Amino acid sequence: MSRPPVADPRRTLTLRDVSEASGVSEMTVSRVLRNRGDVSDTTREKVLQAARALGYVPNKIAGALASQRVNLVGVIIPSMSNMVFPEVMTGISETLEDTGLQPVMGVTNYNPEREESVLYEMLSWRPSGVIIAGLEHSPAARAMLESAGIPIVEIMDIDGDPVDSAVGISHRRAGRQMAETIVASGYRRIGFLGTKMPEDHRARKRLEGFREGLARAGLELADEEYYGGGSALLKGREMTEAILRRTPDLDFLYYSNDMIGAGGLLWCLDQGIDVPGRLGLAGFNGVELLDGLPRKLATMDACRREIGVHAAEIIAGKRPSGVIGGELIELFPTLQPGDTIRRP
Amino acid sequence: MSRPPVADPRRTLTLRDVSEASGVSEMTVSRVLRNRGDVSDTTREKVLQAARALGYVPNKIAGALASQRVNLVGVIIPSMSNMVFPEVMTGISETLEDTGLQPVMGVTNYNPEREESVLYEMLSWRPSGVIIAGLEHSPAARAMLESAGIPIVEIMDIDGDPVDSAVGISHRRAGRQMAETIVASGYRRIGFLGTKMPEDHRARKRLEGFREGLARAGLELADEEYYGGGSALLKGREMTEAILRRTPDLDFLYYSNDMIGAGGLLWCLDQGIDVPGRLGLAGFNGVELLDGLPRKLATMDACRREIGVHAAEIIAGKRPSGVIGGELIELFPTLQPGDTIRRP
DNA sequence: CTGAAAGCGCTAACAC
DNA sequence: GTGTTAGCGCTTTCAG
Repeated sequence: MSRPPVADPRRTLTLRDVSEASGVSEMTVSRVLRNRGDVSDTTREKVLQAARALGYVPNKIAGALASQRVNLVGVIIPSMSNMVFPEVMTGISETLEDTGLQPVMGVTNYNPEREESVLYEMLSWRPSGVIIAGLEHSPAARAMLESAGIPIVEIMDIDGDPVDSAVGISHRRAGRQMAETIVASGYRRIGFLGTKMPEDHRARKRLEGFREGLARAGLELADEEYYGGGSALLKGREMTEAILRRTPDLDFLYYSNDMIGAGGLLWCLDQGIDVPGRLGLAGFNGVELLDGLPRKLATMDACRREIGVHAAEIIAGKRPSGVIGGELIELFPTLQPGDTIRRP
Repeated sequence: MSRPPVADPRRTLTLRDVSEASGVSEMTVSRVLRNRGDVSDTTREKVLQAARALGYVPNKIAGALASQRVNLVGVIIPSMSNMVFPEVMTGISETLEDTGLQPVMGVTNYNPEREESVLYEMLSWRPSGVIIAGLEHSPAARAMLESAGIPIVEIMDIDGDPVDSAVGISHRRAGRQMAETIVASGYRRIGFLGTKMPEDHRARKRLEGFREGLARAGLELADEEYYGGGSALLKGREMTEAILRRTPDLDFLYYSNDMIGAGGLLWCLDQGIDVPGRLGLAGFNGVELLDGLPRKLATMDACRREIGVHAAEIIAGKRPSGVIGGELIELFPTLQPGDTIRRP
């Protein structure tokens, strides 16, 4: 099919248009636009000028099909709204910046079916790699990851069996460590406050580790409280009130995340409760928000940025180790006791 | 070039593989996989079974090139970490859900050069539409948007000259309205606290509107304070302390966003300052976080989710109006006086 | 209902 | 340094 004699104004420009406008072959135009191979300065200028004048934007679809190369990295995360993933994304973006690779984000809302479809959609664009949160996936999703033939990095968590590479912390260990610290500080009647999210495996593992840590000291959780959606800060208040009403003699509250922990802290201060003397508090994540609170909530930093950086390095093949694939990087969160755990 | 006699295990599967495995022509396989046209149930089953067994994932690159159709919508936003865009994204995702379109996000960090390159990169994948925050773009970016030949929706702001469609609020009006409310409540010595971000045009317009509103009452800002990066909550505290130290007789503080406003509120309460009697406070955005604070900060809801919904409707062609392109949708934020503005 | 042929816009590989 | 040729894996179109 030959082109119509008069250009269709709605058609997007092609290499051929630039070729015709500059009087240079399509192939050479392509070379100039990709900075590939040797092209004389005269030709290069002619081409660039024509491309700019026309406002040509290359068609990556055609380019990718021809070259079998796609400069995209799929990033699949459960949520955007909890302050943890934005920082991971920052680490990824920064690291990918000078590699020519580009992150493309998909959000699953902690829904395995959605994860499956987001992954399918992404793989159908044949990205150069996939970074995906968590080690738990549906069998179909896992099969896709295994047979994708590209680097896969599972992030956030290392307690499990990675498909390929993994970068994260041990949430089980983090929970245990927090329990040990709390027990060592003399607290004995300990309550847990968390989310009703069966699919948040990292929160689950932290709680498991926490229970384990208590058990080693011959303790167990004295009470538990869970919540669904809504403002985490507000929920933290409400849950704290509820659990203390039910079990007034609790002397420590362990929150599954900093936002509800912050809500709890604000509530306790409102009530004039002596923190950390009468009641100790701790959260998880190390979010920046805590810096502005009247008192510093004890927490553990989840190494979010660092996780993003390492994951991107693996995909971009710039790991100093030189290892290709199958890397497992464990990071070690630091416990920040803040002002809400009494010194032993 | 003919294929090698033995399949390369690293090669990803093609339609032809499914065709051979099922004994059905590539064309019919393609029809089945896209639910297009009439295919007998027997054939359909054979094909689906073969595709599942092989773990075939269609190659959208080839599909897009052949069909000249890409089910992607580019979404370009300045930041992920300020609680405003996640909600816009939620509105977009929900609305696009049943349209077959998929959002692809790019982040500019309020940097016009970065916006330009993110946009270029996106357009090179020939998306079905672009949703982009703000009405201010570099000349090159604007030229790209104008000649892209696809629906463009500029969001968040309507004070300016849209390329195509726009959905948002008038930040100038919002600022003016807040000023009027404050003045009507009897405050006279008013300070402003904001960000050092010359590229945050919406914050700038709010401030302009705010000044305008004050001017109408014969007032002007008594003092101003600006900050760079860091924890917004903490900065809110520090700035509040700084501005009140410098100008102790201020009776109202207007913050450019809720996070620094929340920090300011917490600081004032720590100090035992009478809010809103001695000092009134207000922020902007209507973030959910405020619900958990000891007192409710006055704010204005920026209609974030709604903006996302309408923008996506425009791209997906499901506007009830039936209008195609060039739509301008103004939303009207509601002022929530909370507990930090005294009743007149 | 199914199949064959002809590209989509670009780049790898090779000639000149 | 530059041009030519032959696809990349799919879908459109048209013929059966």
